[in-house]
Amino acid sequence: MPDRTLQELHSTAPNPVEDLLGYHIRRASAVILSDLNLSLGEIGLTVTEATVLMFIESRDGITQSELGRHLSIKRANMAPLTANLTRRGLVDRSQADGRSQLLRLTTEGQIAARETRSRVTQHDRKLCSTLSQKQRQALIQQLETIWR
Amino acid sequence: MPDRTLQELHSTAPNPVEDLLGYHIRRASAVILSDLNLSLGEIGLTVTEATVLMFIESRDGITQSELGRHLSIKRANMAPLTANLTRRGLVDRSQADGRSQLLRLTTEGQIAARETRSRVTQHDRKLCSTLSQKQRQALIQQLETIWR
DNA sequence: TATTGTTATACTCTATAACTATA
DNA sequence: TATAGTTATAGAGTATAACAATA
Repeated sequence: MPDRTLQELHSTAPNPVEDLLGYHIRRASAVILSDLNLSLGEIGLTVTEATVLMFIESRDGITQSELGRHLSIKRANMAPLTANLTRRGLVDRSQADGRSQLLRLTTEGQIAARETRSRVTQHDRKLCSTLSQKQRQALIQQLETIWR
Repeated sequence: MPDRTLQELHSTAPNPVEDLLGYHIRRASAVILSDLNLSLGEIGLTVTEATVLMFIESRDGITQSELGRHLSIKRANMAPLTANLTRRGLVDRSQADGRSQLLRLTTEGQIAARETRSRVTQHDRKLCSTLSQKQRQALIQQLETIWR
């Protein structure tokens, strides 16, 4: 029998976090965020801004708070986000009623959104390159049950 | 045939990020981080601090920079982290040579590390509750290929 | 020369509280 | 009363640059 410590007999992990699913999700998320921010940084966007842009693209006229609810971004953090995109000429805001803001992409915003989608899908394709379509779907479904 | 827009014919997703693996990993990571920070906050630790504590526990006398390399935490960010844990009496630092710091848990740190491990493993068990052991291993392996 | 540790600093994302205005 | 939006502020995590001391 090989020379092993008691701890090693109880765990196959070379370190105390290797066996934790949460740890690997966190690490994967960090790498993904970093990589994608590198690509999106070339067009002056963060991942968060890109997600917002893509969402508005597909839901023209969505309100700010509704968008925030979909992405779990709080009102207080949503405000400067859209204000910034508006200031940069990518998003157009108009009143729905006295409270709500309708969000739409400007022409420039539409161009940015297309480029964004291209970069994001390319990045995600690389991410899934080692997975079969079936594996990918299963993986997404498992992750979705975690956060939803 | 049901009334569907062109976009819906091309994508089964109700929103433009639903189909992205990276999106779901990010969302899952955020929820995990938030939940675990809630539990660890009760004993005055963040997830990052807890990870560091657990790592030192299993690698008594590891150097600060080595620890940083394992967790991908930069030197510049490692310094205040360990300084803080030392100040709070959980970690003990001693010179290895003129440069390196050997990190060890104090008695108080060992107690905290045990409690930390208990809370972290409990959290992770809940996370994996819907998965079989085989699914869990496969999931971890897939995530590991992404970040490593 | 490369490595270790430290400090200063900036940026992103997130969280809460307080406020105005509107439904 | 509940909702929408805003502002201010704080905290956690990460990134770079610059520096001193040591291998």
